[in-house]
Amino acid sequence: MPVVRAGITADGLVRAAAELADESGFDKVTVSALARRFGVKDASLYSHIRNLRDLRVRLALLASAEMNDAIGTAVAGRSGKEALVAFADAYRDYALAHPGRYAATQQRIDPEEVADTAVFLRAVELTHGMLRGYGLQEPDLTDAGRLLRSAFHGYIHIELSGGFAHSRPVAESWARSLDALHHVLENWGNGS
Amino acid sequence: MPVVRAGITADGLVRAAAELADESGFDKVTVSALARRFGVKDASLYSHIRNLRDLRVRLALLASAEMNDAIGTAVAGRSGKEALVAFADAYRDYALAHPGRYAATQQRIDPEEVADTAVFLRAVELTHGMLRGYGLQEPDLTDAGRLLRSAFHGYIHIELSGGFAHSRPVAESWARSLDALHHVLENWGNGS
DNA sequence: TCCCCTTTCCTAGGAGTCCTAGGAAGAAAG
DNA sequence: CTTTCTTCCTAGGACTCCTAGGAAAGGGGA
Repeated sequence: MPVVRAGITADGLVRAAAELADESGFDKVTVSALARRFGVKDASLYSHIRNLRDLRVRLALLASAEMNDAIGTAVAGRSGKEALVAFADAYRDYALAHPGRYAATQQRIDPEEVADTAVFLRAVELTHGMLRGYGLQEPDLTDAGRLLRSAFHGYIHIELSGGFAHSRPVAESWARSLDALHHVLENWGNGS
Repeated sequence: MPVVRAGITADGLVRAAAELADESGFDKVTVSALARRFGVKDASLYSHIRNLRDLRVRLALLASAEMNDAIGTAVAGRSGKEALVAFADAYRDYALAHPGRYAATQQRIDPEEVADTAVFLRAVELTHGMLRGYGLQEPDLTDAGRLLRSAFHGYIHIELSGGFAHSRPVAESWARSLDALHHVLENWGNGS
């Protein structure tokens, strides 16, 4: 029978893993499932990736880069509340459109493994760029950044896991929360 | 040889699973690992639990109940900012002390499976009780509640996964974030 | 053109996981 | 003591990750 190479590359595997993650969930990203998708035995993939962990880290980096791009585009040319809302909406829209990829970005990864990757630095840069418009100084910058990251991530994480059971539309609470966060950033220094 | 019953009960399994989760991580809570811990074959556990999913749901309910108790005790007799801080600190302290149990509480569970359990209702009650002091009406109550849950959960989730790399002490950012959230709650109605 | 060498994919197999089926022995009830 | 219920067992299937070692495709050089 016609034995043909499947033409697998590491990048191709990661892209396929990303699709698989969004379709079936991040925890369904498995070596066997990926091999099935390429019509190949699972042992064959180990020429391209070191192991499952390696694959998932690559997936996280891919997703983070995509997310950075989406956020970077959204905030370009905006400042103040416009930038905050653009940032937040780009963040949420990406996560809702790509739940599996988003889950990949928040898996526990050895900090040293990504601490000084371009992707990580750009994420920090984007956040600080957006906050700069509010005139915050350290350590307020770090504190406010942490609160924002927490609120964004927590909101999406709960939303994706079906935790917002109330009938109130999730998007409206989101918009209202962004108003509140904007207010917080404007008054970060003043009074309690 | 002396064949002795291991004296396993469903509750005992769940408690052991909780310890295992806090020691080794929620994803290490496995039927085999639990069986090993009891010196028993894994097939033997299926007399007490339906399957792994069942075990994890029970673990989530245990952890949620414990957390509710901790929060309930903390907010008792307090109101306003005192209640907010007591609630938040109890939440965070529990999660940091019991990371595996906490992870169990935020796994994806079929909403119908817990929607009207006493545990779930009490959690809602505690949150709304704490917010009532700020004089919020629906839908602000829901919106503010969602923002708070998001911020708390997001903060702890990122902290537990080592996501706060900056040298600024995490506890100080937390305290500062609570100040900000209190401010947000006090001014929820007024202006943007 | 022919041969070799690198890469890609294979088979084989070990170890670990979840879970079911059916059996034996302890514990409790009659 | 006998019967019944419960607990734990062995056996085994299906799926997972991963390693070792082999075969064949495709490209480079003589």
